Amino acid sequence: MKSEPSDVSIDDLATFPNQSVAWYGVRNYQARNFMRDQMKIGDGVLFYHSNCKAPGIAGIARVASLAYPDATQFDSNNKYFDAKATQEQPRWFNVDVQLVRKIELIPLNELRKHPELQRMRTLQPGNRLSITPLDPAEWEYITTRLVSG
DNA sequence: GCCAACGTTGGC
DNA sequence: GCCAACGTTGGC
Repeated sequence: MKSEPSDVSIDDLATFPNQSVAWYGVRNYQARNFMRDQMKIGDGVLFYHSNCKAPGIAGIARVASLAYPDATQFDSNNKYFDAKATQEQPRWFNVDVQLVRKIELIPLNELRKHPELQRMRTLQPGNRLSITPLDPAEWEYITTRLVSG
């Protein structure tokens, strides 16, 4: 799951109550569907820093809630406000994501060096989805072989 | 800041 | 349903 560190960084997450954050602001249907239809409490999450000087995996997290309506879609003062969403028929959903532990950053260019990870959705050329599913083998490889610190 | 790639919008 | 125009993403 990608987050811009200027918005919510791994260090920000560590300071939040329960070290947990509502993953608000997703406005892409595919990414929304992953949260709404596939995520279960306890699922592992790689917390990825995007659109920044040092893009890469910054920490391990977990899904801490099932998907529920994203509150920002109803708030006309919020940049994620969606006039077409109603309380009765919300358009956008988010899960809560809770920090497990910060890790030494695994840079994007490091991830690209591993043939085992070649098929990762988020590493595909042109991929812009902020949330992508991870193969269990990829999760295993990253968390056991690449994580240090 | 640039720009390629992608998603969404809306006229027709 | 097509597709051009536009907006966004995100690495570099």
